[in-house]
Amino acid sequence: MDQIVQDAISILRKQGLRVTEQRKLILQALANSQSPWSAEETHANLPPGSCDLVTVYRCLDQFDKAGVIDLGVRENGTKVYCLGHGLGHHHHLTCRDCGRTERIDLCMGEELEETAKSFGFIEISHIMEVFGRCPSCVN
Amino acid sequence: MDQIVQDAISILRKQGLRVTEQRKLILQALANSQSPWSAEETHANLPPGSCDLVTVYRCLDQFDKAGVIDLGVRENGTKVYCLGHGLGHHHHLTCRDCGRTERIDLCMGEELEETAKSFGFIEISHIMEVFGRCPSCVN
DNA sequence: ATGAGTGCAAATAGTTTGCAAGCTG
DNA sequence: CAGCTTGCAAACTATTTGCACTCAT
Repeated sequence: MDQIVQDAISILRKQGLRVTEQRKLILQALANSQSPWSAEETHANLPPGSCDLVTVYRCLDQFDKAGVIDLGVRENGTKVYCLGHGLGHHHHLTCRDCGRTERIDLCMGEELEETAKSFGFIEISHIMEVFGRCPSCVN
Repeated sequence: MDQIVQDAISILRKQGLRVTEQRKLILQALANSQSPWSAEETHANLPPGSCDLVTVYRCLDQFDKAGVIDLGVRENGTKVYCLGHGLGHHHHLTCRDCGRTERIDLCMGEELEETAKSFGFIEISHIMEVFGRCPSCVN
């Protein structure tokens, strides 16, 4: 099991959430992924029959609330999640055609937080996704 | 009819798209809005019986592709659209609880474009949405 | 007049909810 | 052993598609 999965698990425990076989599998699947995955994609990458799709939805939602995974959205509105790759907060560049993704380290989180606070808002979060057509799909 | 709607209409014409009564109404509704609207919300703000919801979906999609409106996404994945308020590209800060929105002028579009191009990607677009809880909802 | 655009009905995709049974702490 | 968690079925929401008819150009 990856270190990052271990870390995620202890955070869950600290928050009083229970650690089940399914949750470990889901976290490990995300840890193996090269790109953010939707609930369906995560489910497809779990050992067959090991966990119901509904459970994946519920767990991803809780993991997000617990702060152990990051939430993103595709251009079509599908929610996607990723375990920080052990590299903290970041964003992705996704190919519209083939779905290939690249990490992007640009982020204006701090400026956003400041601006939002100047409006009196609290509990700030943000979603940023970049889309384009990758070299292999340009043909 | 607002100037910004007139402008949008001529862009549509230039692209060979047809200008129908429904399209004018949809554009005017968005021009009146203070915040980005989903297809359902846009439809709800049209004169009763003037346009089918399906048509709203189709038009918003085309307007986005034609570049006359901007696409955003809510935290739950719902797509929202806005007519630039005559002020060009910008983003929004949305209250999770009451839906209130504020304009945010921060944007790193150019840096994103550059980074994406360095990966060989073209036709870059991005979605950025900021969420929080507004002062009135903090109680 | 011709093909883009529309309305209506029906299909989809993604996600959420209810409830009884199972497992973790 | 209490109650968080899961699985299964069913409901839901947002969005898309098929098709015949209408209207802008």
